[in-house]
Amino acid sequence: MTKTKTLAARNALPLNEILAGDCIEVMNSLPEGSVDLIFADPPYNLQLRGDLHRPDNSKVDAVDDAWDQFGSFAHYDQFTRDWLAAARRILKPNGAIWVIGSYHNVFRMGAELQNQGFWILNDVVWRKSNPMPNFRGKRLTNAHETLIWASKAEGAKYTFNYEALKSLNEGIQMRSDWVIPICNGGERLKDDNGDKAHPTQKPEALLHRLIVGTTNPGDVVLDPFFGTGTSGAVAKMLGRDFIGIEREEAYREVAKKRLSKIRKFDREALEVSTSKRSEPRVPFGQLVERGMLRPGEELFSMNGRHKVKVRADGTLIGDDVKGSIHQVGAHLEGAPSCNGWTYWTFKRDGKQVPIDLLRQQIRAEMN
Amino acid sequence: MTKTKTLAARNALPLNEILAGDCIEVMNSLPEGSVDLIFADPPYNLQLRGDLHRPDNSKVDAVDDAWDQFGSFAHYDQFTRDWLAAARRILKPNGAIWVIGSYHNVFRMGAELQNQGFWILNDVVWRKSNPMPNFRGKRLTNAHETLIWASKAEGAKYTFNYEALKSLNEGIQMRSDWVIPICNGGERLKDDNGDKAHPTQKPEALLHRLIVGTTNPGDVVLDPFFGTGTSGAVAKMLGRDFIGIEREEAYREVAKKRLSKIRKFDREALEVSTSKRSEPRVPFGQLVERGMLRPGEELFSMNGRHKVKVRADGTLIGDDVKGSIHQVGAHLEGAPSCNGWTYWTFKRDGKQVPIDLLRQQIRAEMN
DNA sequence: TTCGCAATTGAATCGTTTG
DNA sequence: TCAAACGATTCAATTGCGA
Repeated sequence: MTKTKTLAARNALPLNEILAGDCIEVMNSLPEGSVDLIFADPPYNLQLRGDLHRPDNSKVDAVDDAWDQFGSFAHYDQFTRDWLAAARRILKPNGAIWVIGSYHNVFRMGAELQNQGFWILNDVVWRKSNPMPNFRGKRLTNAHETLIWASKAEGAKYTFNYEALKSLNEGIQMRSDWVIPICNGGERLKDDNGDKAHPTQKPEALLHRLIVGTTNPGDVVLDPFFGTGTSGAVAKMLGRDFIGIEREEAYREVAKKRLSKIRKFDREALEVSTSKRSEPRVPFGQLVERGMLRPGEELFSMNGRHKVKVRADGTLIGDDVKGSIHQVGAHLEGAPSCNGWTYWTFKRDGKQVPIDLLRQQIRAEMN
Repeated sequence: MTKTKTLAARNALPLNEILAGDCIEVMNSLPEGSVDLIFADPPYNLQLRGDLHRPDNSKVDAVDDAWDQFGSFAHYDQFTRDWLAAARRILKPNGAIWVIGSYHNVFRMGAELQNQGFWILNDVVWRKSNPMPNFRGKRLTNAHETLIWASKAEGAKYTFNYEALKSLNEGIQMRSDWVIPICNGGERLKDDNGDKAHPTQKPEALLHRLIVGTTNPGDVVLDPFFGTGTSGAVAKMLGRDFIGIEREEAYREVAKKRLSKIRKFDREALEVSTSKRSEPRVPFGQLVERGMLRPGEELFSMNGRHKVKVRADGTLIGDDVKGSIHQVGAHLEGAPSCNGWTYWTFKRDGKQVPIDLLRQQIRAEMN
């Protein structure tokens, strides 16, 4: 594609607007090869069954909107094929796409990206620092979502601001797992009733990292499932142009109002999430999983008065007590609490070694 | 499936052996519905077309004139379909499967799992604490791999040792992102030249968590891509039976040697924390029958707001309601459900005592 | 005004046994 | 087979209220 053609296409683009309508139709009306980056957060097809209550009997506000309902995997696949094809057409040859999803839909999206010739560059895990727990204790806490970053084709050039991401990460190469809190507090948009304006608003910090890392100032970022416009808001702050497409009028209104308040380089709120760092918590169970202590191995209290055995799940078992290193220590000492890390020792080469030494080893590895 | 049939199937299984051959053929030779857990770490190099073939050794009819991306995916998909179908057949109705992969193949595996009727329970991110950096600085450091945990079908039961995993995580619900170092150091198996024996040996810590969390002692764990036998080694340590399938003789030899050195942990160490759900049910009426509570005695809600009387048949009666401890609690709180055991208290020596204490007494006597 | 505790909430495929 | 009854289960963060 020639430079002239690219510029012509860009001039025909409705920049920094929210377009109403079905994203496939709207994208098909835009000029081919005209967009630098597409960020897409499509419906996840959650397939929820009944209601879910928290242990305190309060009801979980589920994502049960009509836009997330699909009759079958076949229907969802057709939908995915169609919007991805439309997205690919309007992407510049050196453009790229980000999609986000959960295990309900992300495997189908990823496979279809590959089928259509997109070239996956990374999958990125958004690790939520404060996810919703699994209330019934039937599965693991769903603590992450997956993003896929892909170029338009194998061998295509793509924008990657390596140094910018490295500085965002305190001088260390940015990894494929990003720890970012979910969107709540003041950032979470509310409607007139004080309820959340959109059930799945994404945090600006996520978009910030992704736009800084994979676009340049002046680039065009298109979002076919605009919602409340997080991608547009962050693009605007960072001096990129945006195009939003959204079917629901209520969401468009919220996004419009939000965007009117955004100023370029107005991003104080974003700096917070990257700075804080504390000593990582190391569960005792990790020492067992990693083979530093064997299930069945004996631990001895620092004062030499007590002996217990380690179990495969990282609990201890003594003559009349079982539980965590802290619980068992407290029980044996008749104390209200006990720091198991400084209380227990194990034997190596005839010597008593505090288990805290093993925790320090793990922490050293983590840095 | 009847108990007898299950036992018969188990007896026909070659337990704790490494079977030579193509995993699809070997799996098809095993009895249907006989395995508790499958762990699969399949090859994902989409370019290695020669690695893939059908059970009957016929060549898949791919678009194979020139090297062609879609042809390669079609080929890989056929391979995935075949081995997953074979795996599904030998899985017990209440069995489960774990697969692991990277962005090259995991989306195709996940989609095919869903297509075959497996029901995804969680996707899990193995977050590597010491990944290989991206030397060229062209992408993000690939710092994780993805696992998928799925039951055989929607609604099927599956084994999940919630409390054990919670213990491993020092009392906090286990999340879907697991931070575990890559396999190196003494754990990494070397060949006679001192080179690594297998390119993608998985850490035992990963398998430890997964086997403790989703199987019980005595379960059968099958691995169709056994490699150097990490799954078998950890299964053996943890008192599970394993079945390994591996095509390459060199890997089988390494695994065999490795497994011969593994010893099972003490039985006591293999017992893990269990939830209340696994304890025997005690009807509330027993407390009355045994004279622990007298008919006519008053119970008070934990929050102190409600008072009811115990009747001789083990039901409660309040001002405008009667029924079981659970029904009355739920009604008085206007809640969808209520655990009466933790909701009601009685008075002894002027103190409020939870009725659950009496249940614990009865359960203690039962042991 | 500030501190502390209680209440609220978030993309969720979130039971099992008995009769 | 199906309905009814039993009864197990939450983490981090923010907001709001009362002292």
